[in-house]
Amino acid sequence: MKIYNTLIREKQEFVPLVEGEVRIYTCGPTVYNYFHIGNARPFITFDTLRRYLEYKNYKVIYVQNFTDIDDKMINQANAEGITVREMADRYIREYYIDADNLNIKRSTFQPRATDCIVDILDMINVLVNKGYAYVAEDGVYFSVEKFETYGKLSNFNLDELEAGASERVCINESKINRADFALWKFKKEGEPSWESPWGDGRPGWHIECSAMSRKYLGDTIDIHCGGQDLIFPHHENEIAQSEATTGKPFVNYWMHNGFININNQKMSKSSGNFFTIRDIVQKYSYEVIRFFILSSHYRSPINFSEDLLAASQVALERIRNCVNNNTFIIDNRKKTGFEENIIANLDIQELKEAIAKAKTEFIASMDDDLNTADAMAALFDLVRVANIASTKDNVPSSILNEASTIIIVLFGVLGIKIIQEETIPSEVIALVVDRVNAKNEKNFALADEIRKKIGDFGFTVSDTPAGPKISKI
RNA sequence: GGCACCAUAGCCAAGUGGUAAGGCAGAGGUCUGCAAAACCUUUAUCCUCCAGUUCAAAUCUGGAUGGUGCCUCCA
Repeated sequence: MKIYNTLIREKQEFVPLVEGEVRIYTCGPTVYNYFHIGNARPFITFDTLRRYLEYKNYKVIYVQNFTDIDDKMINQANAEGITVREMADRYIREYYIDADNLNIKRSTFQPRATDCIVDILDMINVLVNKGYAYVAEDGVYFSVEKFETYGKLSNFNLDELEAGASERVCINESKINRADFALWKFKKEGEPSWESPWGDGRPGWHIECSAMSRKYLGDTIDIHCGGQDLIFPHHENEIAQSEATTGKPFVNYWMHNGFININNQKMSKSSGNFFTIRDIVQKYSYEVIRFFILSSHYRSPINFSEDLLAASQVALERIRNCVNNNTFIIDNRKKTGFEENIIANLDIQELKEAIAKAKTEFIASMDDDLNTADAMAALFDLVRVANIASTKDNVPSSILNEASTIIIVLFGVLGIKIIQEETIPSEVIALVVDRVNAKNEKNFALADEIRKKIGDFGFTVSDTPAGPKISKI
């Protein structure tokens, strides 16, 4: 499999540290709100990476953290008159509701920053002892000048950063270099704090991820994921802290997803132009959201709009119709005792070839830097052939079933559920029987009236050569 | 100012040297009591523009134009 590695800015053959195992760390949410569609992109993208690696029989150790202490959280908790911990608990619960519904697998480990204070302090201690960190007025800082390769991920050098920063206000005069960042922030009035050798306080944002990654995955990991906006300073700083601490490479492959835009502008909590998952599912299902995200390459920007969501919904229905239709035909054949013509023929051959091709192309696309859009196209090709085959009596049920299975399994690798649980109420079944009778009596006005009633239950009935087919709206 | 990225049909989108996938929308048709679904046909002589390299470029090189992001919390 090839992965685009931000560190070298090109695609690279993926070779894990330990054969058959993959260690992945991905930066999780700061839990002070419901998460929005922009936050959902990395969760979904890298969950798909994980599922694909597992599909390829790798053992994946996946860590996604919760940032449960920072300025925004403190401010909001104070405003609401609750503790930071209470607010974090609440939005972690809410996170899981959305994440579970989006079919994002639970991480192998999902640590909270405030539960790893000991590990964070250990790391800071090493950095101070090694001379990479120093104590200033308001906290302990990492000295970027001490870390020679600072800037290797983002392609910034310290002089350029100085030039950029010159237009901005220099907030803290006690720092040696403007780019120095806080490892530990000393306590201010009204803030939660923990004891440390340098004074009570709380961890800086960057050190959390370094410490949690190291705690659960070791000094060097295979893949570190996140949004492109985290490249600098967050990931750059993680590299500096981790490599300064251990003297070993921190991450072999850096993967970064593109943004979701609104009217070609970045969507973000701070700009206020965001849609939460909770907002969107008022109108579109979780599967549609996931389908929408995966229908572009993960590194490309996506422009979000309701029209695109609507298009994704219809496209997903096309897949579901194919599978449901196959199921209907197969069940119907069993009921009616349909005798299958098992003589080999061209239609069977075509479908068999389409199944094999879909699988091969799906894997080839996913192997090419997780090209989910191309992988989905391969499955749409199979859907077309399967739809044709399903109209022919000379294609055995077993092969129709095989087509359905491969579609379900491979969409499952993308984390998209094709089969929807649905129980048809007995009232609906009775109405369908009534409608068949009405139709037999050529009483079409009554038949249409009954169809409307069925619609009131949230179901549709369509007439097929094999009889009425009921499906949920 | 520095560093990155992007530009493909009405819309979305794949394609990194061999002559434009796929989805949505549209048009016509088949099937149907009517629908729905499905199928068939159709929808970019061409990939923002201009040069260049090559037998061959949407794909490589240089330039232009337009757009976005990062350099500050941010997925």
